[in-house]
Amino acid sequence: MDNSQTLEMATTYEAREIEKDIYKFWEDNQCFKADNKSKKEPYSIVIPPPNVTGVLHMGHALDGTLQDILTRYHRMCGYEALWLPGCDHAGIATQNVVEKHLAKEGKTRHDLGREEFVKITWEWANDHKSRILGQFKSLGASFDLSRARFTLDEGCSRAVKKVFVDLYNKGLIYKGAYIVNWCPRCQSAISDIETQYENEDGKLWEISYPLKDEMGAIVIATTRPETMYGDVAVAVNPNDYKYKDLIGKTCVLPLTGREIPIIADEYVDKSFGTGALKITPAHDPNDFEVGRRHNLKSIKVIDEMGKMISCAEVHPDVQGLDRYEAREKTVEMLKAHQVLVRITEHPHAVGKCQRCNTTIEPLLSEQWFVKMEPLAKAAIEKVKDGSIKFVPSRWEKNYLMWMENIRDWCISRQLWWGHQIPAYYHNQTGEMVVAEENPDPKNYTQDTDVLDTWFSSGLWPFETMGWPDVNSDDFKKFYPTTTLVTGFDIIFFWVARMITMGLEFTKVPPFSTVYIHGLIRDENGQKMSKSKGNTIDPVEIIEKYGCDAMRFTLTSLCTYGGQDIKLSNERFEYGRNFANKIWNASRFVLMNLTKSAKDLKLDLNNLSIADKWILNSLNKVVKEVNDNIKNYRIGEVATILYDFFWNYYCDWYVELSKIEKNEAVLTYVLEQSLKLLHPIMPHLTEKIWQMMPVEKTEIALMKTDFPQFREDLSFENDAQNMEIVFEAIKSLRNLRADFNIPVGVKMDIKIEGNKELFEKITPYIKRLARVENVEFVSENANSKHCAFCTVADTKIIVPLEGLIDIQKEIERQNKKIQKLQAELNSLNGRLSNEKFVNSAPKEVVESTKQRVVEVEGEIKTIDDLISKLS
RNA sequence: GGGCGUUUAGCUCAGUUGGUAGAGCGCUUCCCUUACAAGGAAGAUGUCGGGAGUUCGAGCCUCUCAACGCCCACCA
Repeated sequence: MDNSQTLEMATTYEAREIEKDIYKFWEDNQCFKADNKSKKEPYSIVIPPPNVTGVLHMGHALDGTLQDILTRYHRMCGYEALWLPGCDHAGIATQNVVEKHLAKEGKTRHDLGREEFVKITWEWANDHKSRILGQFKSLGASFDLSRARFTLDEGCSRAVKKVFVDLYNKGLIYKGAYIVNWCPRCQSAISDIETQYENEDGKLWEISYPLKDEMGAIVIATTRPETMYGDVAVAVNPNDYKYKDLIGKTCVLPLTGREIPIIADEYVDKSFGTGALKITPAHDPNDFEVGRRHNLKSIKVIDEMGKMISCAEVHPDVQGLDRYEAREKTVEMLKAHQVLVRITEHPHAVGKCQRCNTTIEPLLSEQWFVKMEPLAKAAIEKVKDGSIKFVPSRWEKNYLMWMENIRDWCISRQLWWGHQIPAYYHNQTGEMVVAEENPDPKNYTQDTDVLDTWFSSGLWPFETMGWPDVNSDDFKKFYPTTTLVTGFDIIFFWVARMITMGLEFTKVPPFSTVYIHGLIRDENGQKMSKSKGNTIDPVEIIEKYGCDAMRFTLTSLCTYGGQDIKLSNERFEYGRNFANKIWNASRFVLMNLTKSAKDLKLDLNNLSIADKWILNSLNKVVKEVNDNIKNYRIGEVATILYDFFWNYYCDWYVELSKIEKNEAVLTYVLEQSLKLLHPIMPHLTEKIWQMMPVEKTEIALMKTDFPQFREDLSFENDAQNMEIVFEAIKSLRNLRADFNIPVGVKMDIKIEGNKELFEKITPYIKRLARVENVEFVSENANSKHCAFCTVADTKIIVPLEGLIDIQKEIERQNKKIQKLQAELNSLNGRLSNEKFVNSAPKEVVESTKQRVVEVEGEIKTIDDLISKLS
């Protein structure tokens, strides 16, 4: 890197200019490459693979930043750190995108045929793979691209086949006809968790089904009258006296005249609707169950397109109609036949397809399922026994509740894009073989369905490490992974499946910690989405504010509880301003250094109290930062570093260095700060470090050691004395502001009290509070026309002959006394309470007493001075 | 119907074993003091959602009420 520009640093931090070449520098020097032969302890993270056709959004930016912080931190702490990147083939999502594209040309996937469509989608995926990972690179992501994987690549496909076949052979995968959530638009089954329920203003239609061979009728209630053609019974509760006599009788379906029995089943709720329920096993999961219990057949009346089937059971006038048109038409006909008893408004939850928001049609269909209950056992156990820890822990409960009520997972999808199910059917006999390879391609045809995307994502932590080759170097070195970082929205979809599959196939948890962060929302707390137009584009933010600024802002907003983050553009000013501050402080230091790297060694025998104070503060910060990262309090880390760098280093130490500077300390603290900040703000810190004249044993800051607490840099006593300096300075500045004394006017002060200490610290006070002369005076010095402040046990007297308003100064001091008095009252209140003295910890009682003495002293000092003033 | 979360300064939010409250932005006053106006100095603002309880002491623990949000659940 070019060091010649040190003295030409711009006065404002131009993020784009500064950040642009750094990533390439790291890549060129293989800084992100993880070595599976290393002796170092491993630390590994697998990325939650973004959808291959997706675009980087703020959620990725947050998730990626956190993973990068953890990776960079552990790398600097001496671990062999691997952050493994990759993409998800995202079955439905990607297929939808490509089909939409085709639709623009007026084509459907069927026009192309499966083979051609898959080929096109592969091209599409390959084009986009580099785009999304490239966008992650613009975040500064220190992942190892040489290990980038794709859920549909050869290795993953091998893993998927093996897992499928194994589970099948163990009896944990089965095929059968069940009610599934069918998306008529995607033309596929989807799983229960891909179905999202939305409240809609529906209607409840009450329809009279006449009894056969006698007068009377039974009135049922339904929200979907079009399904009545598929009714095979009417069910009532066996304890419902209203219908007692009807059980076992037969009623007649209006419009079509088909006869169906009236049965009794506990499932029916007497109090809902009319208490009589029509049973349509082919189009309702509960009815399906009732049907099974009573050995009823199923009549499918709606097809996979969401249209009414042309069959004997469906009224000819609605055959071929869309399900909603059929609903209207059916209602119309029922009205005409005078069997529509009542229509009431009925808001209810309707299932929607997660991907396209189309209303789900529950449909009887032949699908593949994973039997989850046996698999869930270990997954529950390993979380309960702490082998897998959620941070924050409350998500554990959420996970366990879901796992303990797990239902079988429908894994087949009627799509073309994905892992084709490794089941083969004999062309003549139809005999089915489940195997990793087609036993005889001439005579066997592969199942046309593909697997749910989450099936392969569920194997992600080990399929990317070489599994099923358990002897591969990566698998041995980096599996199981250490931390998984993700949002709570995919705990069920992804985290739960990875744990389940990981335990089943590798016998160990795929990671030990699941770090769950909040979701990014807009400034009104709404989910960001392109359709709402409320998204904030990370790429634009990076352009405008800089990558490190964005990372810093996002990090600072990550609270320990993992609250959702409300974002607006302006919030990134926080990070930008901080980046600018770091830049300028560094600029100052670099401009003022006269010594060369060799001479910038810390000499602990040659330190002023200011040096000791900053080193002591830094040391404390180092400890806090390490502790907080280890405990996933990453937002806290940002706050601590911001506070230290700005309010300690810049506001005081750098200012003090203008009077008297210790270049070694100035440089040391800056370098350490850069290291501490590096995981959060990698570009800026790397750039500055490259320009610093410090001895470098590594090519990059990112490869150096992370700061650790040093016993020899603790200087608590000197640090406290320095705090007194700051207090004195603040008091004098305060006084200046209160009396409108211009900064240009130098003050003379008199000091009464601890002479030794104040002689030591006077030079600092003189400079930073713009004091000309300091005179030490004895007790009871004349203080007419003086303003004053008190610091510790010492009075600072400022003679302001003719300048001050005595009355105003008295008021000012009285205000201080009021504050002190309030505190004193509270302290005394506690101390006079016997119970407090007896039951509170000794230290607390002791420090309370001590504080009383201090406060009393201060009040007395001020009182004395007031009495002299008046 | 269950479960979870939130309610603290005008706004957005911190606040880890309970010891009378903090940040950023905004606001007021002053300052372009040669690192930084994306800056510096000083300042104002809070019965910590309501109520009750435990405790010497509660923003923090318990109970309860209220508002908002999220997740799960088969009410046709």
